[in-house]
Amino acid sequence: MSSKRAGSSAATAARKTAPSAAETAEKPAAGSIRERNQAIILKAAEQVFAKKGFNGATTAEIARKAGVPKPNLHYYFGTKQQLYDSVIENILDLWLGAMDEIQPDADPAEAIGHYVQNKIRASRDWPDSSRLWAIEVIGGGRHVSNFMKGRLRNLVREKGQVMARWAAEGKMDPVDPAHLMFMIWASTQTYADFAAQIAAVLDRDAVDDDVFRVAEQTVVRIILKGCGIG
Amino acid sequence: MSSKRAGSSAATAARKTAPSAAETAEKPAAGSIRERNQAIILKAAEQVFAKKGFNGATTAEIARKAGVPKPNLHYYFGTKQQLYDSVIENILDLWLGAMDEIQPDADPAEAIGHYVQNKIRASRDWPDSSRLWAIEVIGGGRHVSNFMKGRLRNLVREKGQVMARWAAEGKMDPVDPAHLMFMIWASTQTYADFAAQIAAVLDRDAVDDDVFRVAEQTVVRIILKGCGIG
DNA sequence: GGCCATCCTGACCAAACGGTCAAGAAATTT
DNA sequence: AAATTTCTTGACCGTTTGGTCAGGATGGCC
Repeated sequence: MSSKRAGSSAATAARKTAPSAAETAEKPAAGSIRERNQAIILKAAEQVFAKKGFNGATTAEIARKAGVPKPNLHYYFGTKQQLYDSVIENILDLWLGAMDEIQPDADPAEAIGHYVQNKIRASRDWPDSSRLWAIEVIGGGRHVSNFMKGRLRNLVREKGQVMARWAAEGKMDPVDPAHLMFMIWASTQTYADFAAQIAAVLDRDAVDDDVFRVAEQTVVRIILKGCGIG
Repeated sequence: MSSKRAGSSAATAARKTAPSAAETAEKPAAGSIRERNQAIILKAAEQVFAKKGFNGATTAEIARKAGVPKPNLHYYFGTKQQLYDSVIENILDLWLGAMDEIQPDADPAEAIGHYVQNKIRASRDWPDSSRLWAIEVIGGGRHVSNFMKGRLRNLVREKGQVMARWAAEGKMDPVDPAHLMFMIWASTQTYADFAAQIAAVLDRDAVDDDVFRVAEQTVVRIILKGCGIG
C-alpha cells in the first residue's frame, strides 16, 4: 500500500509548472521527479509558513500537506531553514514586476493606476506569498535584508525620480514618492494579509471577487486623486 | 484611550490556594506586587509575541526579557495561551479610540485627518501592539474573531453611515467607507508592521521621527485629497 | 536482464519546549 | 512574634520538534 494521498490540488499545480516542452505524453521525464516534488513541497511549505511563520510551522505539517514523508523534505531541501529560504526566494519577484510601467514618458494615471491594480490582483491571486512576506518583515526581515536594501531600495529610488519628474512637469502633485509607494504597498497587500479582518468586518466568509472589485476601484481612485492625477 | 485592564485571566493560576484576590471589594493596594509583576510580564510578552508570533515565542524568552524565573509566568498567568490572550486583550483598545471625532456634525477634513494622524502616532508609540495584531490576523485571527465581527464591525458600519451622510451633503466624495477605513488602517499601521522594510528602503537604522513626520503629512494629504476633501 | 543512480521511508534520536512541583523566602495579618 | 497568605525558584517531566540513517523501492540506461 503506497501512501499516496494523491490527487491533491498541489499535484495539478506542480504539473502545470513542469517543463512540458520536450516531454511527450503523460509520463514525466526522468529528471522531473525532483522538480515535481520540489514544487509540491514548496507550495505546501508556503501555505504553512504563511499561516504560522517560520517557528510556528512544523516540518511534519508541511510534509503532511505535501503528501510526502517527512524525511523527503530533508532529502530535497536539507534543513527547515533552507526550505524557508527557498520559499522566500520564490516570492521576491512579487515586488519587482508591475512597476515597469512607471517610466518618464508614460501617463502617470495609467502607470500608477495599473500598478495599484496589479498589486491588488497579486493579493488576490497569491495571498500566501503576501502573508509570508508580511510575517517575515514583521519579524525583522533578516532573510530579506539584502533584497530590501538592494534591489528594492534602488527600484524605489529610480521610480521616485520618475515621479519627481512628473511632478516637476505638473503632471501630478509633488508627493514624497517613497511614502506613496509605502502607501500603495500597504493598501493593496492588506487585502491578502488582513483578509480575515476584512472578511469579518464585511460580514463575509472570505474576501471574494466582489470585495476585490470594490477594493480595486476605491484604492485606485483615492491614490490617483490624492496625487492630483485626474 | 481607556485605562489599562487588570489581568482578567490571571486568577486561573494559583489553584492551590484559592486566589481570594479581588472578591471582597476593590482593594487597590497601590503598587501591589501582583500588579507590578503582571505588568512587567505583559510588556515582555507583547514584545516577544509581536516578533515571533504565538508559536515562535517561548516562555523562557519572555521570562528572561521580563527578568523573572519561568515558573513565575505560570504563577501569574496560568498557561502560555492565557498569557497570550491577556496580551491581545490589552491591544483591542487601539482600534476603538481615535474614531470618536467621526461624527455627523464634525468637519470631515478635521475628523478624518485627525484619525489618520492618531493612527500613525499609535504606530510610532506602540509598534509592538500593531505588529502583534498583524501576526494574529495573518494567522487567521481566531483569538480576535469575536471582536472583529462585533465591536469593530459595528464601529465601521456606524462611521460608514456618517461618511455616507457627509457624501450626500457634498462634503466629500462618495467613497466606499469600509474600504476607506481599510486603506487608512493599512497605510498607517504599515509604519509599525513593516518598519524593517521602510527603514531599509529609506536607508536608515530605524523609522525615526523624521520619517514619521513625512509619513503623517503624506498619508493625511493623499487620503483627504483622495476623498475630495480639501 | 543487469547495473547504477536516484528516490523513498519507517524507525529512531537529542534537544527544546510548555508545564509542574515542592520547598523556601517574603509579605501580610493576627 | 507567630501564623498565614502570597510570592519565588531550582529541579524535574512528558511531549513535540528538527533532523538522521540504513535499507528498500524505483526508474533510466546498456
